[in-house]
Amino acid sequence: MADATLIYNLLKEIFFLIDDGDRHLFSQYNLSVPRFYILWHLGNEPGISSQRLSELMICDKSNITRLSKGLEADGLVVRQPHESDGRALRLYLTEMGEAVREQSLATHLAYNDQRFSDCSVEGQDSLQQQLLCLKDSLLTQLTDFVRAENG
Amino acid sequence: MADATLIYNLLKEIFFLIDDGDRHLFSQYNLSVPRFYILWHLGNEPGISSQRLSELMICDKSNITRLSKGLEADGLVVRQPHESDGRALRLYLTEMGEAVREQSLATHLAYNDQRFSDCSVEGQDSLQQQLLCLKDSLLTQLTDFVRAENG
DNA sequence: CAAAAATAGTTGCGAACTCAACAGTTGATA
DNA sequence: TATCAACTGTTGAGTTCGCAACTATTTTTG
Repeated sequence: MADATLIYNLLKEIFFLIDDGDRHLFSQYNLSVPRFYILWHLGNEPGISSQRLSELMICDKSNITRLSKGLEADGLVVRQPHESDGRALRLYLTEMGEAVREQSLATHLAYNDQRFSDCSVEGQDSLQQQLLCLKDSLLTQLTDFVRAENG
Repeated sequence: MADATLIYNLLKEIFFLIDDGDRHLFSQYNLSVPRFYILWHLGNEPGISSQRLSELMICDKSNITRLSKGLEADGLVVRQPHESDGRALRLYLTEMGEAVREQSLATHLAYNDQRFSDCSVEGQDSLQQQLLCLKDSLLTQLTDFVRAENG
């Protein structure tokens, strides 16, 4: 391994820079970054549960409760009880939610293309593959850790 | 460019996974992730100012005010007035702060080596280089943007 | 079927974070 | 030198977040 700490620091700094850019970008739609993320996932999987959404967003479920309530209060999301499971919710976008998602997503797509274009000349595919490997590895370690804790 | 959105999502997910691991790791030292980060930077640049620290941590300076005050209250950091500049502070680690930094840093180093080892076989150097390119690019875009806003 | 365990979501609490507005110090300029 | 601009740090307000404890529903199992 080249230098784990260097790669660690690069990944963190890159995230903070990306997040900073996202925050400013989404502010024109009156969206925070996590609120955008929820709209994005709800468009991909309409009727998704809070539980599943918290896994996709790698955050605590209580966070989803509050974010989705806020989005519902703003008329972008509806929270319906699950047909057969009395514990669960189903989250959907409203018409307004879909409209906001579509606009902000288009802007974000263009922004990403522009933002990542400088280093695109070569080896972009290898970057992608290595990041994918890294993510899977971290995910496996996480689930192993949880398994080890619970049994 | 391969797929900007895919790379974007991978970077975000990887960060959340890394951050989640860090949080659990540092909890054994009664440290949060940002508090560890401050100890780390203070060890690298003793006497650093709040302003500079906020740039390194890519966050608002008000955040540094509160974090460093908390660390001072816990006896890990001292905040001294700058000798010649009446506006600025100089931040230093206390002896206890240095001890905590040393221990947590050693644990974190080992953790990083283990955590990133799965994908290390090949192309680790290219990953490093591409991340470096990406970080520099994002940093340049940020400063260009700030410059564009202010003049 | 009844008791126990797992699951989905909520709430209270405290930490971390941004943004805007502010005070005090320093530096530039006219 | 006097004024104005830039810079450093602080505070108030509001959002996001994890964790722990809780309720209410399944699901398991004895």
